[in-house]
Amino acid sequence: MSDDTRSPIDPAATRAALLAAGAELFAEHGYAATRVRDIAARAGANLAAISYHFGGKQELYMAVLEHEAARMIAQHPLSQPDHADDPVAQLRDVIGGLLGRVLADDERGLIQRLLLREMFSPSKALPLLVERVQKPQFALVLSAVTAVAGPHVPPERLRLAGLSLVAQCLFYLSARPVVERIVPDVVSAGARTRLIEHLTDYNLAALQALRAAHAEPGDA
Amino acid sequence: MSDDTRSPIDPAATRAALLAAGAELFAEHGYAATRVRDIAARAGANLAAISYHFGGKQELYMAVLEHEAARMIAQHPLSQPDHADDPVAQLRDVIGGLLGRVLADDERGLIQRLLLREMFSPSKALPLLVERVQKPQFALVLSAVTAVAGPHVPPERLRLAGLSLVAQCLFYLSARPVVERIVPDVVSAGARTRLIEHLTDYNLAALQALRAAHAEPGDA
DNA sequence: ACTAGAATAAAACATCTGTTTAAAACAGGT
DNA sequence: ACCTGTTTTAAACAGATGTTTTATTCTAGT
Repeated sequence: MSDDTRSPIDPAATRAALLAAGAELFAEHGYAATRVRDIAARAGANLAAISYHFGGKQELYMAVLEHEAARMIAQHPLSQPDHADDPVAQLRDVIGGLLGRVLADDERGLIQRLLLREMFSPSKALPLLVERVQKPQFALVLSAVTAVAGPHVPPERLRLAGLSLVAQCLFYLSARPVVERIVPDVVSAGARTRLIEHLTDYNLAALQALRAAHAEPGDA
Repeated sequence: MSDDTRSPIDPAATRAALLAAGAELFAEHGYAATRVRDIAARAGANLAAISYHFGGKQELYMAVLEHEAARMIAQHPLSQPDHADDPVAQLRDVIGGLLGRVLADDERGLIQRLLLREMFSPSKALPLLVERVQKPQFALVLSAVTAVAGPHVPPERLRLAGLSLVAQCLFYLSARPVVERIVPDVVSAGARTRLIEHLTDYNLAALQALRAAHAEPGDA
């Protein structure tokens, strides 16, 4: 992984390698269980490079979070989809996108894993992450939910529905080892499609019921 | 917390105090970030007591997991509810029970927190916890889901629906700090009822739709 | 080519942390 | 009262870990 063969002296490259290695190890083991020696080793850098470039482990961790958040924003702009006319497709896209990010084994899942760890053991970086990553993500979810459930549902219910939707997607990130033990063959690559299908159907039905329950008298 | 004033020598009491203190600290900070000195201090015991009574930090951790799992099983038998005739009430009870355990600030939430940490950073204790805690819990959820959705829905769909339900309840455990930042006043004590209501309505609708989609030709 | 500053490498350092040791305090049996 | 095994205590230990230091290597400017 990362750059292992940086022949000439290139400060930017070591910095980047440290950020990448740190992201992977912090995401995998958490902050406390990650050793700076392992980060340096994986980055192909010297132990002192962490203190030199970032100041220390804590600062590297913060830099990793900021960097991963920024990269995710850059690579996945979370722009409003073009399905303004097809709420169902919009919902499916949101679910697929969320689940894709969450279940991705590559670097896309990194920020999600880091975020989940932050959720559970919040550091002072949590506010930043929420503001930069979670709020925009949730806004997108909320817009899809609103598109399906209709504008007559109270905002409070829409928010709760959005949380329910996010919960189901994120669940497979944190609970994957357990899910695999309880219900085999749900998160496997082959079952991915069925999972998205289920989540879409399940929440579509719930949202349509919500729409029906709050329909204006003169609605279709 | 725990026993702080154990005047005479009472091995069982120190053992219990260490288990209690360990449960709280492991649940709050995770295994790696918890120091045995802190556990001993909170338990009002000597540092060496951990090695003496359990063998070491790792063994104490395992003992904590086993103890908390056993206690939860003892205190919340998860017996089949008596609402065999009222599927909706059964669903509401399951949700309320799950959410109550998850959002409880007292010791009831301990095992859930420990479990969630295990989910995310599995140790060799995970299989035991899944077998003793998660599988029975999920069986109960599944029975409620089946009661509502009807027997004609394929088992695969029922399992996925059960996972969706569990996901929504557990979500508020791991994501609480974030949820509070994104959507204020959702997990507060006052909003607890509305949350249960939403989860019941939302999933009831989804499950009834599932039932309708798989209804036998001659069904009502 | 030389110098100055930046970056890297290896070692040393100080601290933290889980564990162990050895002695003391205690309880129960004789 | 004395002995024996158990439990508690304080201290010491050994290893790990984040950080710092010191020297070396590299790059760029002159």
